[in-house]
Amino acid sequence: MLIRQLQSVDIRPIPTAHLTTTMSLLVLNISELSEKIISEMAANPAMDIVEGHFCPNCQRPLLDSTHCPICSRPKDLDSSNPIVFVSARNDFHNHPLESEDLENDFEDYTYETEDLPTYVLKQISSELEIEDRPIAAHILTSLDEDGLLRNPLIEIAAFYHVSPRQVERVQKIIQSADPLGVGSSSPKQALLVQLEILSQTNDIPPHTKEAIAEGWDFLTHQQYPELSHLLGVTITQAKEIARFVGSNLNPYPARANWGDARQPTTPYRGAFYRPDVIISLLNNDENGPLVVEVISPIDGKLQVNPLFRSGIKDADPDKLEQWHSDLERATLFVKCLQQRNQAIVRLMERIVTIQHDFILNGDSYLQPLTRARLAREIEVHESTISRSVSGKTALLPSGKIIPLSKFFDRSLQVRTELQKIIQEEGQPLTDMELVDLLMQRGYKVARRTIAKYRSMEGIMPSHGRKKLKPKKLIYQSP
DNA sequence: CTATGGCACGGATT
DNA sequence: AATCCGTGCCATAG
Repeated sequence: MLIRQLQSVDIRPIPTAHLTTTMSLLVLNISELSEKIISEMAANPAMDIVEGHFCPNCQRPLLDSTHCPICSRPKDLDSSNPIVFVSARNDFHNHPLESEDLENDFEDYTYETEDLPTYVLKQISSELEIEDRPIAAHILTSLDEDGLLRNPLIEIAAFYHVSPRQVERVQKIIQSADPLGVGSSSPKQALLVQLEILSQTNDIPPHTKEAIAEGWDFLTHQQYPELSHLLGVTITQAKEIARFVGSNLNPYPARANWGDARQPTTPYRGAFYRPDVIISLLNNDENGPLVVEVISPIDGKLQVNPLFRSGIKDADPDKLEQWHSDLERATLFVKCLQQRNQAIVRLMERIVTIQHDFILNGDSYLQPLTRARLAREIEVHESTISRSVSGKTALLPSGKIIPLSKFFDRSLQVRTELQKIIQEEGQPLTDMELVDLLMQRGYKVARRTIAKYRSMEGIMPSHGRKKLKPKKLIYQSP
């Protein structure tokens, strides 16, 4: 229902790429594919969805016939063989996996499983006047991947022929919704909103608001002397403010629960909040096999409508040509979809086997892996891998949603090692010293690179780290 | 003078 | 062919 609403006012045009080969479906992530299928269904009468059914045993929704891949698994569990299959589980928080513990966890990140706009809209819908709804929907669908609104309010106001004042009011309502500060026009504004709310229940360092509002540049550049001067407080106090902001506020609301603060340079591709694949542990058993579900955007199996196919011989001669092309198109589309799913399944089988430890134990266990190597191993073209990976996300057993590209991150190991060293450092270490320490641990990196990694991880330079608790700072220099 | 960040180059990856 | 990433050089902040 709400999704409908959003779609009806979404101003972002759906890219009208022509369906030529299977590749054009492979690049799409789950949200995009979902839209694609909907529009294809609407345009082509030969398309048909047969309802999936549920496994009588575990209630898992199934696409392909009778046998649930989990229930029908061999009794002797082999943890090195993941179970990979296409699943229709769109609303998987309603179908918690095997254990009850997991169910609780699911509560926490339910909102990650639907797209951000929908999640926010649900919260605020009761506060909205009817006439505000299109505006709210417009704002929410225009958010960038950080959860910020880059379009000027004026434009939106002009678009709907309302006063900027009114748009602003809607924005305020949105900002107070759960990823606090979502829909703000800038990181700065997001912080101010969060601060405002936080100050109602917590003590905050004095002058924090002024620091953000007026000393923004100083704050983001860690120019504490200047900041302290501006606010008329001591340098220590200025640092305290920075620390407070860094560890309690989040300039990019949408990144709240992401596995990684950085966003790969993927253009906005719809919702990042719905994973394309879900990786979980069977029965939550750490030694059990991994269950990998490649999510299908529809809860049924797409097919060519058999009635249409058989009815074609009785077709009105005028329309025969049209019917034929519909039929052909539908057949192609179904085939493409199958190939897409199959490609991702094969890819995931391999990835999950290689990165098993990473999935269970975290960043430092990531194996070096390139798309090229994977392409050789499963004997597909490199570009197939690229397309399958790009713009897609996976939900890990830990509850984090990561981009699939993280499985191919070349420097993640070093960066986590770096983090560890800095966490445990007594005195702040300079980049040069860090180079040596990493060298001892078998990582060869240049001094300059350390600096890059630090800023990626949001770690301050050595002088900025003095005696401050090494908490992850979120903002980066602009 | 030392540590760090910016710019840009070249090789690797996609 | 386009993009990403590590690195060297140099300016500048501390």
